[in-house]
Amino acid sequence: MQPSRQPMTPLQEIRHSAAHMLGAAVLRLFPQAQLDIGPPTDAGFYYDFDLEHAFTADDLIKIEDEMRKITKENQRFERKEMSREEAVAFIKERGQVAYKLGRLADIPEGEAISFYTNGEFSDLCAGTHVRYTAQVKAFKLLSIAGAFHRGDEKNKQLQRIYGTAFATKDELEQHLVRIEEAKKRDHRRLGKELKLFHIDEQVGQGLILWTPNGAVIRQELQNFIAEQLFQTGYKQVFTPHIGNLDLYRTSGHFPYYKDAQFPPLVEREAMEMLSKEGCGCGELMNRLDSGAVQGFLLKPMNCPHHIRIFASQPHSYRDLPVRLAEFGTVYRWEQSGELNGMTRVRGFTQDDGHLFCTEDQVAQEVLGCLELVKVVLRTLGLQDYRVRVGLRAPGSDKYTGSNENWTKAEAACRSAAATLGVPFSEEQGEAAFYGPKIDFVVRDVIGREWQLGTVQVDFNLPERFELEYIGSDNKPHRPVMIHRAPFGSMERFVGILIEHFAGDFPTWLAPEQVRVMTLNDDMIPHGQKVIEQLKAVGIRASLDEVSDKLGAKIRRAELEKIPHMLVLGAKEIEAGVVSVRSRADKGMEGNMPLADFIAKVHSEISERRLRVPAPVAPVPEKKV
RNA sequence: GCCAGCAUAGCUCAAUUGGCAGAGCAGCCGUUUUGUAAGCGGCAGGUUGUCGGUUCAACUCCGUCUGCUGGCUCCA
Repeated sequence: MQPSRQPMTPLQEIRHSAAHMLGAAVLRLFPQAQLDIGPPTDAGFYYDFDLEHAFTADDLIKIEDEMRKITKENQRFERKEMSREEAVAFIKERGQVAYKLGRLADIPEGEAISFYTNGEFSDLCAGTHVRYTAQVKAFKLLSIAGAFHRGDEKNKQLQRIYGTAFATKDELEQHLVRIEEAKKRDHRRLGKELKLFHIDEQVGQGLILWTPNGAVIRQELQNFIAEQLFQTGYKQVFTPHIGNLDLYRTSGHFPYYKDAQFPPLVEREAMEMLSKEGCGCGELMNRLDSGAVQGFLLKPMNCPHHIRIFASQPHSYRDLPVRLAEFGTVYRWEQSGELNGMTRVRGFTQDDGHLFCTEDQVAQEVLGCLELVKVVLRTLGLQDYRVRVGLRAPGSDKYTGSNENWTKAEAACRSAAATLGVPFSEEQGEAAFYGPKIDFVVRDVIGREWQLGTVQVDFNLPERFELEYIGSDNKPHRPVMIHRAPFGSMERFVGILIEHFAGDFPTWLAPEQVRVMTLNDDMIPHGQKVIEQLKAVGIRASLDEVSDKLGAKIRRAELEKIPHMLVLGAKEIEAGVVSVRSRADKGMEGNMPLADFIAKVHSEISERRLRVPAPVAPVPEKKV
């Protein structure tokens, strides 16, 4: 039987075969290991094992050596089909009952049951594989990780060994170089080197401190969005960081979103009363749940606040759509192991917006939102993305609202996505608790995917909050809400941007845009005048006043990835020009009057021009 | 939260089998006045993440907590 899935590509066959060879090597060294599964992945392969002994880095080397032997042994991969009964007997005979019997039971009746054998190793497997183990020669084991059986945290945690494999050693080598390059672009590393942000143990896990350089980038991005909002009819609002628990009972965040939130803040008087009663924590939680005790919540989303702004005034159909926007900071309780630099944090600011419109306006408004996301991604050169329509998971109880509303909202998302001109996939279980979403999933340099921009259609919150507008028939009607955030969150977006640009930001985003340096200290006053002129037109510039050689000043500016450098020496001052050295834009270089340089940089900034991101080059080694 | 690993000066890293904790860069002081990626010299910088244990002796061995890394689970 060919599996009903996609047939494997030659590369997948190599990786899948490497996984089997990994399984075989582990069994040779650790015969008591219980095998789970070993599939190929986008970037390599893995195999999951259940074993008392915890694998070490040394084990990885030994296992890899054993795999090389298997390559040399040039074993043939042979497929054998058998009946379910035979398969059960075969698995028992091989002593692999812990997981393989369960995996066997997953194969539906009527579908072929097959084993693949190479050398002494046999594995329940639909296939397919390469013919001989000698074809798998360019591989490397990379890491050991824990992984829950069947991906369910209630199950036992197995040990997963990750590896990668390619058709040729060259390709493998290139892949390993790419991994190294990716590490150099890591936003956590660059964030430290370029002083963009700081995470402080004393402040708390997952809480970003935007240092001055990073703050400039964020501010520029926010200015950019604010311009777009002004053009597209949004009104800016501000709301506080907390809200009454009742607000979230109405919205459904409490309890639907409870696990993702910081625990409630309980009023002081209520706390005192409860402690007098000797009420324990469990009882406190019960009373919070029931509403018997009042409190506040650190807001996990901005929508309830915006809804109350909308509800604070009567609306005519003539007012719609009402578009409210805010850079709203929200707080979510992420498990400690999920935190990661700026891309996964516990407090973050969404470039949030909520549209209140009539049902007839939904399609057009969603389109406008999608257009905004596209403008944002295009302006920043983030072109490697896919679109995902997130739907309900069937049979789940983590959603609020009627079936009818969900069906309408899902249809709206689907048809809007279809007009995008970009391929999109529909994925069940990816919806928000109040409605389906259209997500823009951007792929970063290492191939990891990040959900950034999002647009969500919501019939449910207007109902829960009993929102209305007066229609042309002079009767109350229920508006529809659209939630949208083109960046998603400022933290995650900037984190991705740091890696995308390798810290080498386009001039409009660069914390420092121009570094001025003089040949010797006598010329510093002249340099200061140049700085004044640059600042007068809003260009972020500084003067390197250290008594160093020019080479040292240039090196400093290069390491700080400053887009443009101006060198001032006797010749330049004499001729009334500046000597320009630019990181990416060679067209800018040469000697020119300061006014010309200013005009050029000014247009580069105001057009938000992208520069070709420079490849991450190693810093030249110091000559000894 | 779970599995595994890691934690030495502001940063990047050293320190033989347990035996006085060291270097480069950054910083400060001095010197140098410099032409497109590092001029030279000096000084200072540490209860080796935390708390506890083993030992004559702990950066080193054991345990604890905190944080980080790679994954799993979960998500903007």
